[in-house]
Order: sequence, then structure tokens, then C-alpha cells
Amino acid sequence: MNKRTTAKDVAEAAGVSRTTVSFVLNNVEGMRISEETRQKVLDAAELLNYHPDATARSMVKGKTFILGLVVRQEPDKAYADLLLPEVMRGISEVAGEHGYHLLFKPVPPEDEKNSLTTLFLERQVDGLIVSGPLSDDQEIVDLMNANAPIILQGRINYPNIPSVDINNRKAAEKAVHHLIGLGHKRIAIITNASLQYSSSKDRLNGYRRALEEAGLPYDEKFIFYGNRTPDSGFHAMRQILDSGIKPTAVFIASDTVALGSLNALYQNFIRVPEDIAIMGFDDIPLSMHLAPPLSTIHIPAYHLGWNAANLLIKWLDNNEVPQEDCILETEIIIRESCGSRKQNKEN
Amino acid sequence: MNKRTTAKDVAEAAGVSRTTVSFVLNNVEGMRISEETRQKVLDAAELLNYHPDATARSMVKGKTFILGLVVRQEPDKAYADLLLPEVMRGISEVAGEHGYHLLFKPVPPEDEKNSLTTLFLERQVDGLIVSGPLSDDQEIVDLMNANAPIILQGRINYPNIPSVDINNRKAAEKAVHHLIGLGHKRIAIITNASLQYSSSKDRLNGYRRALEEAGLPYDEKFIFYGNRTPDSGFHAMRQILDSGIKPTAVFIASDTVALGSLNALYQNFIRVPEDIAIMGFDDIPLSMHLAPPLSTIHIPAYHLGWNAANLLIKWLDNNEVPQEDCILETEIIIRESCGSRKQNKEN
DNA sequence: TAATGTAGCTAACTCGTTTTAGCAAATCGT
DNA sequence: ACGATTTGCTAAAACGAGTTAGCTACATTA
Repeated sequence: MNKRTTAKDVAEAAGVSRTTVSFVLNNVEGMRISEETRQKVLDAAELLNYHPDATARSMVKGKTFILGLVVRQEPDKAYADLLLPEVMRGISEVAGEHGYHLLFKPVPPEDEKNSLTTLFLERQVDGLIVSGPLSDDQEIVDLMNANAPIILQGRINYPNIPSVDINNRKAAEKAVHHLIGLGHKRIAIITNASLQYSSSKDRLNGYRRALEEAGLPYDEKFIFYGNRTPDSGFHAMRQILDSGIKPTAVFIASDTVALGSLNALYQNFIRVPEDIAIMGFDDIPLSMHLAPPLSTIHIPAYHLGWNAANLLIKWLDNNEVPQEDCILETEIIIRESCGSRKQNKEN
Repeated sequence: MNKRTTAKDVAEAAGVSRTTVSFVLNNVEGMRISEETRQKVLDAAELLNYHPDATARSMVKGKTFILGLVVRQEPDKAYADLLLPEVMRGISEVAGEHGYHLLFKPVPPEDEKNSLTTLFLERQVDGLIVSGPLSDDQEIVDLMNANAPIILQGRINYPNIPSVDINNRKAAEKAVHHLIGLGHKRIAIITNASLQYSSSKDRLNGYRRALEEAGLPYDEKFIFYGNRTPDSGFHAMRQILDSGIKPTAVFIASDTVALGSLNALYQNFIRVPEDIAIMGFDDIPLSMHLAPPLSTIHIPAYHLGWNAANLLIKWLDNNEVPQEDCILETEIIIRESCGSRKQNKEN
């Protein structure tokens, strides 16, 4: 069991002090090191294959250089989320550029032991990005008040928490408006998740607004609930079919959920879009490959992650709390699942 | 800017030494602490909301309690992988139970700066799980020789590297055998990735074996290449259609790739399974929800992750290098994309 | 020649824990 | 009542870096 090589070993090999080794290897400004010594140190470090211990460095710097990405869901749902990887990719890209690593962890809301707070207070991470918070997430509020650097990917009912998000309400409105424009009057909705999540609530609100603006009735019998998984979409669609409400269109507020719904329709020999129109939400990468390709709302997931990471790192590096929220634009993507009677063809 | 509370603060508040605080909070065996002092310390820690600094603890323990999950792919492909989240879930579950966190990072093979080695030598992580290695991955060999705790999820051409895997060759053979059993004689293949990856090579070999066993010709004109993305599947299928080889069945060695292929067929009004049979591989969670539901080979992804994490943690905690490889069983899942003329119905 | 400056380096402290070795007081045995 | 043991606690070292303050030797200036 050979031990790690430390700065001390390099110092001895080069015949200088540890201090000098540190100065050379970190290119410390204002420190006068002769070119000769410099080379000796570099050669010794190279020879011994020296890599500074990140833990020790964290210790003295007071930073771990790790960002935490926390998803406010049960692990099975967190890992089933087909949009999240894109968000992660955005975060990971920025993190890498700035020398940060990414620690990923699903932390369900009521989880006590592995709580958000612990993650931060034990200094496992320098800061957190919390994806998909509840609209009333007290733990986040507490953390913010304790000056924890934390960026929301989503929204909570509490002011002044830096966040990166889309306008869910407006986007859902756009989606339903599209269905209405195609002549649909009996439009059901399957939510993306339970209404304790702000995104679910907002999307449902958008659905309602669109109906009301068009003078169509908002009827609770047309509301069904998904919970982020294809399975939940499967069951919700079965409920719709069993309910006898006979919608001509369904707005499914999550493409992941829509996957299961489409399967339920397929199994019942109901054709899309001929027999029923389906409008999704999220534009997960595979939506375009479904049969039929899914019309949906595009969320710039990569950019959400990118922006969240940038805000957080600016906070950490410059110690300046981001002030304005970052709201990115969504885009309606018309493919084939609504039967584009209008000859729309974006993307 | 209020400072963190340290063990020293707790000690002062409780009127004892830091040593005692440490003993009490860690329940150190064999150390005699009076119940009275014990309570004073616990109360003080509670009152001050004390959380021990993970970095300092790592420093003295010589462990970070972080596992690295490294994917041997470009970030865009790593995050597009629809099976990986299941593997992660398995790892994450075990890691959590043993007090480890999970650091995720795509590290493409030729990447110099963010290399695997750095991750380990700088002691960012205690050990690594490397997913999807190249069959000839020198960096992994070097790391192993440097005694780094590292578990492969996959296989490389080098002995004695602990790994968790499936028998790709046999599984692919099973898949193609199924197609042959249905009467197909003109069977094309789209690989899951480039042949530098061992899994791709093994699956292609399985395809070849199945054909040869059945006395069917192995023809290079029937081989097409995917690279883990739906897009690559789309293009490969287009090539098949353009090639004029007119297969009656295609074995696509990755469900993710198959997604794009199915889309290409859909766009060309080619029906599955009526006009062409499609056999997938991986059984990603959404395969069952596709239209038509995809027949495929089930990989126990969660359990691969679970086993990899367990091996790694055993290695780290007990300092015993796992000896035997762990090969999990696959299962053929017959759904509808091959047109089950035989009345098979598993799952 | 003595005072000042500067180039080139290092000793020693710091970060917040865990852990080893050991000390004083209380209890025990005879 | 005196030595041996046990109880209950603490001082100090260690982990591996970064960083501050300062030291020596030599060059420059008055």
C-alpha cells in the first residue's frame, strides 16, 4: 500500500520548502521564485505524479468546489424524469468550466435525515440548485434565511429567492389555446404532478385561463392527475376513457406522462390524432420520435441548467447574491399529435 | 456574515473540551462519559445547530465519502442515455444507505484535463464506477495498477478488473434467435454504439453467432451503426431503407437508438410489425409505452448499479478487493414490435 | 562604509475534525 | 490507610494543503 505523494514529498525531492512548492504550483503572484527553483519543483512534481489533495485544499479555502443538484422528488420519480438530464447537462457544462463538480441527489420534501439543510450545513457542497420545489417549501425558505447560496429551478411562494424558470402558466395557456384554435371544445387535462408542486399548479391555471378566455367552461370533471411517470399517464388516460366525458383533445402537462397516456390509447385502438388530439408539455428529447410525433411546449432545459449554474457560481465566486429572476421563453412545437389542420409547421 | 458553529463552539457552550464533544457526538465506544456531561453536549449541539464539517472529517479520515460515477462518453450522449438513470438509481440507493454521496461526470476517453485519473488522484472521490468503458481503455488499466478502487459497469479486455455486467453476446444472440424463430431470414442490425465499446462489439458478435447457428449468411451489408442517440437510429434506418437490402427484420442493439429508427419508419409509412419487425435491446423504461410496444432484451439496470455500488463500498469499507465478476441475467421481453406470431406473452 | 532595498526563500500558523496518550480524582481492595 | 484500579475527562498530534510574516544574502544607493 504505497502512500499518496504530498507536497512535502515534492519539496524534499526538489530540495526546497513546502511553501515554495505551493507557490510554484499555484503560480502565486508577487512571489519571487528563480527560474531554476521553479523548474526543479515542476520536475519533481511531474516525476512523483503529484496531485494536490482536494480535501486539504477545501479545508483551507473553505470551499468544496462541489455544487449540489437536488431534486425535490422520490428517487424513482427523480430518475424517471426525462427532462432532468438536459438540465443537468447545462449545469454540468458550466460547473466544469469553472472547476466545480456536480453532486446529484433526490431529496424528497419530508425526508428528515438526508435533508437539504444537512447537505449544506455539513458543507458537502458550496451551494445548491433545487429543481422542482413545492410551492410551499419551508426548508428552502429557512436555508435562504441562513444565507445558503441556493438557486431554484422553479418557483416557490416566497419572495427574493433567486430562481431560473419558465412561465408555466403562460406556456400551458399557449398549449390549450392551440387546441381551442383547432376547434376543440371538450378539452381534458392530465397534470404533470400533484398540485403541491408550483409547476403543476401553474400549468393547471394556464389551462383554466385559456378555457375561460375562449368562453369555454372549466369543469373539474375534465381534470386528471399525473405524477411525473408514464404509468400515471397510463392510468389517468384510462380514467378519462372510463369516465365517459369523451374529450376530443387532452392537454397532458408532461411529455413523460403523455408517453403512458399514448400507450393507453394505443391499447384501446384509439388513434392519435384522428380520434383524439394530444398536446404535451416539456418537449423531452424523444417527443419528436414518437409515433405520432408529439406536439408540445418546448422548455429550454439545457439553458435552465446553464443559467442556474451561472447564477450560483457567480454568487459563490463573487459573493454577490443574484437579484433578478431569470425567466426563459418557451415555444410551442407543432408536430402531428394534434392533427395540424392549420398548416402550422414550426421546427 | 455569521460564521459556522464548530465543535469548539459547542465545547465552550457545554463547558467541556472539544475532545469530549467529539466522543459524545460520535458515540465513541470505550470512552466513559457521564450521562450528565453527555446531555450537556447534546443540548449545546442542538441549541447551536451544530453540524460537523464534512471536509474536516474527510481530512482526518482520509475518505471523502463520495463515489464517482463516470460515463465514458461525450456529455451529450451521456445525458441522452435512457438506461443510465436506472443504473444511477441503483448506485444512489446503496450509496445513501452507507453514507456516501454520488458525484456524476461524463469523462470522454481522450479527455486529458478532466481525466479519470485526476478525479481519483486529487481525491475528489474515494472510488469510481466506470460505466460503458472502451474495450481497450488504457486509463482504467493504469488506474487499477495504481490500486484505485474502481468497478466497471461493463467489460474491458484486461483481466482482474472487478466488474458488473450482463452477457451482451448471449443476450444479442437470444434476440436475433427470436427473430429467426419467427421465420425471418433477412435480418439487419443497427449497433448501439461504435465498436470501440465492448458492449457494441459483443452485441454484434451475438448477432453473428445467432445467424451462423441458424445457417444464415453473415453479410456486412446488413450491418449499420448507431451511436447511442435516437438521431443516429433515424439515420441508420434511413440508410437501410435507401440501401435496397430490404430486411424483413432489424435488430437494434439499443432501445434509445430504436426510437429514432421507429420514427424513420413512421415517416416512410412503413408499419411495425406488419411491414418490418423490430427487436430492441435495453428495455428502457419507456419501451413498453411505445406504439407499438417494443420487444426487447431486458437489462437489470437498477441491479447493475446496485451491485456495482455494493462491490465498491465493500472494497472501500473492508479494504477487500472483490474477486469474482458479477454477471446478471437478461430476459427477452416479447411485446408487439416483432409481431408475435407465436403467442408468446411475457411481462 | 553604512544604510537601504530587494530577490529568493522558509518557519509557522490556519482550517475543523478525529484520535492517541495521559492526567487527576474517585473508588476499590486488603 | 495505602496502593491499585477505574472513572471521567483533556492536551496535543495528525491529516495536507494555503498563506502570512519574516529572515538571509546579496545588490544598490548615499
